[in-house]
This record gives sequence, C-alpha cells and structure tokens, in this order.
Amino acid sequence: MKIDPTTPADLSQQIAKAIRDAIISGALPVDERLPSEAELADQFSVSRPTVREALKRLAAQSLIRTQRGATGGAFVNRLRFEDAYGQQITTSTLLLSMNDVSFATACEARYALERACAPLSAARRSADHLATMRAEIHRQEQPGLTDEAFCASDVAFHRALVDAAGNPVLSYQLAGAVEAMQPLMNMITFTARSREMIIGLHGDIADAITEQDAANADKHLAALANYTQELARNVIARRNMRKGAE
Amino acid sequence: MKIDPTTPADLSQQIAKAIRDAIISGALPVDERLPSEAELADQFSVSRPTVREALKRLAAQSLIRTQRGATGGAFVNRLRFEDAYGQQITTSTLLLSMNDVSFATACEARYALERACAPLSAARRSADHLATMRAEIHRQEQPGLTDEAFCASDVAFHRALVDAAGNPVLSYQLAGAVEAMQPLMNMITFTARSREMIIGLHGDIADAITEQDAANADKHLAALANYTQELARNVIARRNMRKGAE
DNA sequence: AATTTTCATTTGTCAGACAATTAAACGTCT
DNA sequence: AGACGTTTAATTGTCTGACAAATGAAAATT
Repeated sequence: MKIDPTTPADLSQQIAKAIRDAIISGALPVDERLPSEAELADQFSVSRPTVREALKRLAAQSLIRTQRGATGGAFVNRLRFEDAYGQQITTSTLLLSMNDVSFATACEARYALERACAPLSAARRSADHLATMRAEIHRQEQPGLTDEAFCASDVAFHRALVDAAGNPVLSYQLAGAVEAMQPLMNMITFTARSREMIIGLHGDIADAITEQDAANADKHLAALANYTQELARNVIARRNMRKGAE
Repeated sequence: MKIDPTTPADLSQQIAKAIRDAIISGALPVDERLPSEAELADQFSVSRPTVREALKRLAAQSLIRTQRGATGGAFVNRLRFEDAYGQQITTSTLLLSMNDVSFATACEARYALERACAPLSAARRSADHLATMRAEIHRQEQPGLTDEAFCASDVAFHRALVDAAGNPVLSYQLAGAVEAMQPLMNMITFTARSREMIIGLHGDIADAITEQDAANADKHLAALANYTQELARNVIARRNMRKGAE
C-alpha cells in the first residue's frame, strides 16, 4: 500500500483510502489484524496521530474495529446488514432533509420499492412476519396512540412486509427508504379519520399477503400510496392557505 | 452538546455522535461553521487530537468539510446525492462480498428494484436517457469488447434506465444495487452467444421504454432477470463439475 | 486608489509522553 | 504437576506543545 507523496495535504484521507481499497479488493480479509499504529506510521512515513485519524475514518464506516491490550489492534470488520442499516438510514434521512426533496418524490420512491417487494413477500411470508403485521395493525387501532407512536408502528408494519420477502439485500435497501420517510410522515398529523383509512388498507394488505395473493397486495399498496400522496397534498394546500391568510 | 463523562473510553466517538446528532436534528444547519478545533476541545474538555479524530469520523461520512486558513474551519456539508452514491456503492459491495450473499439473492433484489422503476421510466423518459440506452446497446454490439467493458456498459445501460424515472431517491437507492452487482457479474464470463441474447433483451427494453409501454418493459426485464439467473446457474454448475473432476 | 506586505487565525502534521487495558509469560504455593 | 496470583510487554487512548501551511483581513506602501 502506497500513498502519493506529491499532494501533501490530507495525509489521513490518503491513508484511509489506501487501506479501504485493500479491504475492498480482498487483500485484507475479514478479521485480519492491521499492523499496529506505530508500524503503520513507519510504513507510511507519517506520525501516529495521522495514522489514528485515518483509522477513525475507517471506523466511522464500520470497516474496522479496534481493541486495546497486548493482542489488540485494528481488525477488518465483517460489515453486517444490521450495521449497514443504521448508516443507510442516517444517509437517507440527511439526503431528504438537505436537498429539498419533495414529499411526493420521496413517497413515490418508497412505494415503488415496496411494491417491488410485495410479490416476493406474498410468496414467502412466514407466520412470524404475518404475526408482526397483525400486531402492528392492532396497535394502530388503539385510540390513545400518539402520532409519533402511530408513525413508528406504521414503519414497523412496512418493515415486516419488506422483511417477509426473505431477501436481506432488499431489506437493507428498503430500510433507508422506509425509515427516512418517518420525519416527513410525522409532519402530516393524522386525524382520526385518516388513521381509520390507513388501518383499513393495512388490513387489506395483510390479508392479501396471508392469502399469497400478489396482485391484490399490489393493488392495496397502490391505493395506500395514492391515499398518502392525497393526504400530503391536502396538508400542504391547507398550510399554504394559512400562510396566505397571515 | 454534552458527552457522557462516566464512560471514558472512545471520547472521539462520543463527540462525533454529539455533533452528528446536532446535524441530523437541524440544530446545525447546512454551511454552518463549527467552532474551531481549539474551541471544541475546550467545550468538550478534551485535547485537540481527540476533537480532530471526531471530526475525521464525520468527514468520512461527508457530514462536514474542512478548510484551512483564517476564515477556515469545519462546515456542515450539504450531503449531495452524488456523494451518497459512492458510499452506497462501497457499502453494498462490501455487504455482498463479506456476507456470502448468493448470486441469486443479489440478482433477485436488483431486478425487483429495477422493475419497480420501469413504469416510471416508461412514463417520463427523456430523449437524453433514450439516447444513452441506445448508445450503450451499440457499444455492447462491438465484437472486440472485453468482458469488463461489456459489464461496464451493461451497468451504464441499466443506470440510464433507472435515471429515466426522474426520481433522484430511486436513482440513489438503485445505484448500490446495480453497481454492487458488477463484481459478481464479472465472475460470469459471457460467451458471444449470451451477449447476443442480452443485447436483444436490452433492445426490447429500450423499445418498450421508447413506446412508453410499461407492461412490455416489465415483461422484458423479467425475461432478462430469468436469463441472468439461468446463466449464473449454468456457470456455477459447470464450476462444481470441474471441482468434482479434480 | 491600487498593490504589496504583514499578520492573525485555523487546520495539518509531528514528536514525545503517560494512562488504561489486555493477554501472555513468569513465579509461587499446594 | 497443576492451580493461582504477579509481572511484564504490547497496544490503543489521550494529552501537551510545537511548527508548517494556507488563507483572508488588515496595514503599509507606492
């Protein structure tokens, strides 16, 4: 592993890239121990703090883990789906909040992806996933539920629907789309009436998945997508009216 | 922003989390300048190297950018879709290579997501996207093309198809799925015969998108998914046979 | 008024030191 | 010999102080 000595700035970034490339290429396999910080400093001809900054960059991406002590050091970390979920959700949330993505765009993406999962979920759903979906619907029917709790349960319902597809790659991809929507969904305060409608559609979807009826599941998901978009349009229109009245 | 003084280890991680939470919550808006490293060190009662390690963690996630000089410092970075693509691709690639995800699973996820885009692409495709797709098909027909170049062109074709949906959130999500597959696809050395078949299906898909025929686009994408899976099964079967003969 | 110079501020890097942690090596006692 | 405590060496975590490099603002000069 070499770094370019002609561009002196950001040594820690260059070192991080060199090590990251070695991990991606497979030259450093999972659980392999990196040389100690002192050895890396020697190899790259930099100081230990600079090496440490590079290692912290990699740790922030869950590419390495560190351990203190005699046999400690930095080890190549097996990137697990659960670890990646968190990063995916953080990134997606910030992308939406920092780039003026309209609710309509985010909502469209979310339901398009979710509808892609539905046929697989219908085919492979386990009793566990069905039970989770039913439990969340039941929770959503509780009258005293706060808007935040309702939205959280909504997310849990949809994640169960996605997980039912039994494809971890899909679950990972969808985690970002579904979870990142929650702050936007929270902006839309659900009235009792709209909750009723949504719970009804959740029930229809759960029924279709139970009966392994992919076409019906898709139909009801599409209906839910349309209803959500309509709700959002109303909320936005009302907000604009209020603004105009001020 | 406070950090927990009772768990002394990993101060830089705690500081990074505190600042990250402030960014996600919106307390630190885009382009806001953070206090200087010396000031942060004072505020958190740690040394400057520790603060720097925390800032490097955030820089690794593209949450901040730094600038030297009198009016320099660390600024909250607007996370752009292009920046997020890279991280998404790195993470997806490592997830697939480190977790023994089967080709079938990855392929299923990829085509499920891509088929979710197809109806939107059919409705909204621009002349630009159509031209890109045709150009890549033309490139794929060149007889002297290496396997690597063919795969790269394949990726470009599918990215144009996804981008045609005109939804940046979808493009972001799909980037990981499509690009991360490339190393796996490269394992499958395409014969001249299979290239012909794939190019034909690409043409069918491009035709359907041109005619804004969502149903046909989906049909041909499904056919491409099936054919890819079949190719993979053959390659794997042949490899196992060779292993058995040794 | 325009240009050059100086200067203060900030990040980037380095050297050296000590604390905390950890497992292995070592010694001691039964 | 084996079990159990002790020492020790290696390694990361943190701190202090220093200097270099970049950069914009202020001051000096033409």
